[in-house]
Amino acid sequence: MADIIFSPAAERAAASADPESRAEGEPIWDLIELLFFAYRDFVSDPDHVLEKFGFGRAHHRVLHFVNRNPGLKVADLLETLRITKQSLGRVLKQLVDEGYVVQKEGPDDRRHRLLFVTPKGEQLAMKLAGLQTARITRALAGLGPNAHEAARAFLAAMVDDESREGVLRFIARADRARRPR
Amino acid sequence: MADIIFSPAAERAAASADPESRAEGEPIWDLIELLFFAYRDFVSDPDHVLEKFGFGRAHHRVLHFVNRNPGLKVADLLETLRITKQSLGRVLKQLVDEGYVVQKEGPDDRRHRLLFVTPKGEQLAMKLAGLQTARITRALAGLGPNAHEAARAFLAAMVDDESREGVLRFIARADRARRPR
DNA sequence: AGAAATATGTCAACATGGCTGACATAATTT
DNA sequence: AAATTATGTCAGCCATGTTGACATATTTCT
Repeated sequence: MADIIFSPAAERAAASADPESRAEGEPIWDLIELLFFAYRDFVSDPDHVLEKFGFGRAHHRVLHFVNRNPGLKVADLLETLRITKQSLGRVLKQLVDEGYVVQKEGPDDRRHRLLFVTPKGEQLAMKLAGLQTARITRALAGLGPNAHEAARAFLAAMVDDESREGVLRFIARADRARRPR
Repeated sequence: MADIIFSPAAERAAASADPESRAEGEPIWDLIELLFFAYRDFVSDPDHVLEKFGFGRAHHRVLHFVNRNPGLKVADLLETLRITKQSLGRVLKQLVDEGYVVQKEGPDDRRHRLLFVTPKGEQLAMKLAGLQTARITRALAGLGPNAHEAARAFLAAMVDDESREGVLRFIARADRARRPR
């Protein structure tokens, strides 16, 4: 890094664009901060829509995972979201009362309450997913052909080792569950 | 993707790994969900440490950006975090009272309160950044040689168009600010 | 010089969404 | 019959976001 730099663009690039330039033990500032900024904007699109419905992020997460995995058990949802049943109960009750989610008795074990979105619930869930998809599509459009795979590989690798397997299984299982609608 | 698949791993991959298999208008479920799970785990490492100090995520964010950009003005920090001055005030006051951050009068404009981390503050900020860096390093280690650049490009593209320029400038500027220590 | 604008801080009140602890009910398993 | 499991609910606490109003010091504008 003893190069003499002339253009502002080159200076900017040199400051952070080359990961090899990072000193041993120096934090990876660019990805740490980009994760913060990217996530901040990623969740902001749904937030604006949810506000009009009187819902918050917590409702979005519940609606999303129920939509993606129809028949999900309450216990599984709790584990996925890593929140307590009291926290879930608060938002789930609202979603049920307002007709976005229904609960059915489990066919094998009648203690289970299987969760399903109503048509109204699916509509909202898909609208929110559409907003996030639009952002992702815009992002990928400006990148190379392998950008989707690269992003998926990076994000999957960022998940806890103990959770990764389950997360990937969840995604794959949900794809199968939703496909034949 | 008409291949006949035998192994469970390949089957799993086929369920969601090929973006070309996504129907037109179908949400990009994998990245939507991986962003959720990756971010959830990404912030959990610092959370555990912060708890011992009686701090939360809000303190972390403030400490992080002050550490990264010594002499930051309060107004700039507010814009970066996109929170109100009242929300910032609450956590900033604690960080100042407990000796992690100091405020100095601006040399040119004495209304400004320039923010700096103390040695104690820097130590904590670097510890937290180290945890996040360890996770990122582990993630990148299992991927190809361009994984860092690919991740950066994707995350930067996910940021709002209006914010992206500023975010990248912030990262580059902060790198310069911290380099000659 | 005086007025207006700016940067920051602070008080009070409220909303969201986490948490713990305690307890209730119904169904299943032992 | 007893123990365990799945779920729900009440009450209260905490962290962190919000709005609105107002105070102070400083700078800028006229």
